[in-house]
Amino acid sequence: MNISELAQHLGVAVSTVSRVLSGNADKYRISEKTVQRVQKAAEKYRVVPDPLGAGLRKGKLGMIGLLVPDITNPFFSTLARAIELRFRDTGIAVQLCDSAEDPATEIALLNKLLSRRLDGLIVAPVGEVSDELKSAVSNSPMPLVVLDRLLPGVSVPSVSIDNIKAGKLAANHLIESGHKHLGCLRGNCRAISDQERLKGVEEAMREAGLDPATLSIAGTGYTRELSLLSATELLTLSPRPSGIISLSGQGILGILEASRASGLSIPRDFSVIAFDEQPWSALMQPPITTITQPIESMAEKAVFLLNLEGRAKEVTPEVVEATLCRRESVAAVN
Amino acid sequence: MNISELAQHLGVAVSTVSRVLSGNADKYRISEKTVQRVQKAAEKYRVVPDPLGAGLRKGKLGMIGLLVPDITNPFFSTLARAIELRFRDTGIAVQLCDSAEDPATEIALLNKLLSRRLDGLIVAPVGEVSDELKSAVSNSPMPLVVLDRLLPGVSVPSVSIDNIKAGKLAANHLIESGHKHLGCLRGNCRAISDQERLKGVEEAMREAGLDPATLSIAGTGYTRELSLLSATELLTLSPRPSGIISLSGQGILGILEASRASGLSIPRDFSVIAFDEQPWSALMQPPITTITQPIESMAEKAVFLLNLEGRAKEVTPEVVEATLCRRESVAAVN
DNA sequence: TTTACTGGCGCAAACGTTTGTTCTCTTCTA
DNA sequence: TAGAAGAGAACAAACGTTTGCGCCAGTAAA
Repeated sequence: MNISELAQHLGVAVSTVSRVLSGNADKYRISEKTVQRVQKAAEKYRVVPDPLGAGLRKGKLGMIGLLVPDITNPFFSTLARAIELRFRDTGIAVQLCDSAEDPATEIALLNKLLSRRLDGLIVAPVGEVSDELKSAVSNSPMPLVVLDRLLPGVSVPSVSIDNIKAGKLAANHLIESGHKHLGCLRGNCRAISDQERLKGVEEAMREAGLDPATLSIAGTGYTRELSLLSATELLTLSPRPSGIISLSGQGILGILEASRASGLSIPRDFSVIAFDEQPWSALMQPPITTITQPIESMAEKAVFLLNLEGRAKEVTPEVVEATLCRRESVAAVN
Repeated sequence: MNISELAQHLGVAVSTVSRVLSGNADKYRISEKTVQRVQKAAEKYRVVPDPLGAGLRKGKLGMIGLLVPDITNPFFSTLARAIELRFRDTGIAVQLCDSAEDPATEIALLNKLLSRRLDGLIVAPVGEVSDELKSAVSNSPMPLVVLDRLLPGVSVPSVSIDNIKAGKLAANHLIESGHKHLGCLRGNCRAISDQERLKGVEEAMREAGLDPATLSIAGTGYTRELSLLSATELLTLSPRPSGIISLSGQGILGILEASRASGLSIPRDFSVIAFDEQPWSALMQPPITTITQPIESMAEKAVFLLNLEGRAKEVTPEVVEATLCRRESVAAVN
């Protein structure tokens, strides 16, 4: 039953029912008695205004879009949950899309989302910037905020950590522990975040008087197979880097697998730091030292920037703080 | 620009543009020339029929709902991705909701989803059945399929593993390895799946001549803290169970943490099997033996049952096969 | 008793499609 | 040459809301 049928049943106008059910009763001076009558009936027959009709009329659907590169990655699933939670009370639904770390899929999904009548869009890009992506993002007809892996050269509200700083944080921890020969396992080398983390590592080395040219770098791609391959590459180098940084959250799994396959032991044979805290980080043998991103606060800021109340748009990138979580996967060397 | 503006711009009727853009050109005998002209212009001005208007008219929105208990759980995030992927080509979007393992939230979200004009709904329930949940599910105005944790007594298409059989599978592996004193860490003890897995374990014990009364059981709830607590409880029993089964995917993390805290070593001090394969299962020290659910095939069957083409509804529960993945967390005892 | 005001509610347009029906041309046949 | 047939496209109703405006009755002020 829809509200016009309900109105007919009650012998009142559709508009009256609409006003009552959307909470605008007093704004339009509907008598308390009528309000009660309508509410009772609406409850009884379980009638709720159809979001489609309302959406069409209001030009909004009460729904935002969330595009992530990989919902399977704990970082993004935690983020997704945090974001959805924040919208729950406001009655706004979240439509999730997963671009599977593929730029082409990303563009296609983004365009589809942009053509839907959403209230806003939160995009965590794959990280590879194309002109098409840039123009799609910057010409968005709806509020849009970019999360995590930023799009350089696009003026749009965003929130992420300072990846250079985070890279330095990781490198410095290794350097302070006495490591001189560092290695990096990259995730997606076309992503700015990855590049910046790497840059941070190199800067830290320079500042510590180490030659960035001695940094061993491997890896491209997030799949299990690729990271295993690249990690093996890194571990079979001679001399083997004594301190390794996984620039992505999944990379560490490849490193662990490769380490095991090579019969190496952490942190005896090498130390390791991984980006992104995972549920199992502390439970590995040894517990893994991580660079932790403040997911809750990222979600909060993203939602704030999305700015559904219509306040002025912030285009200053919002930066949140990454922290080092020290565990036993990093050992001091002489 | 919407299609009526485009129509005006081209000097044709809206209906003509609509028919061209929705691929019904020949069905309504639109001349090839007009088709070309409309398509060209639509492409040029990037005009796509508004899903809201279309949805309102057609009574469908081209979107299904997916309700999961915890998107942070790898099992569900993998499932979500698999499902979304299968709908991608058909142009159907997936709206994700996370009930956070909370029955009340689940009801609220379910009702909200049911009142939206969706093409279908896939529900992976928290597992606690209430009359309200039952009636909401069975009175669904749209195609609906239940996934994973079933709702007994509700006649609705469903897909899951045979949890009793899976429980037996786990228990038998331990029993065959010589374990006589078993323990179970439950997830949500009100969920049928949990109860059935437990029943399977007990049956296996009985069949092997073991007294089910000797089975040690602990645990309720999926949070980190709760599973740590319950796992500790299990491990400090005396005598300590020599073979432990985590009935839920997250439980194993609690067991590992408790084991570490108690200075115990797996599988020297006790053996362990966990439900649900996780990305890190094979990378733990020792690699964890798991009961693996065929996620891809569950997604496939769920989508098939959702049956958007309007074929007859299957109400026979679809059962898929769980498998044992043997690793080193189970050792043979004398 | 008239005028002015206001509380309470209904009317109808608009949002952007889709689709059954109707209208207008051509062109072909008798 | 008249009529029919059919191709091509326009018309208009419907989908279910929201919302500006206007109507009516009752009350208070003059």
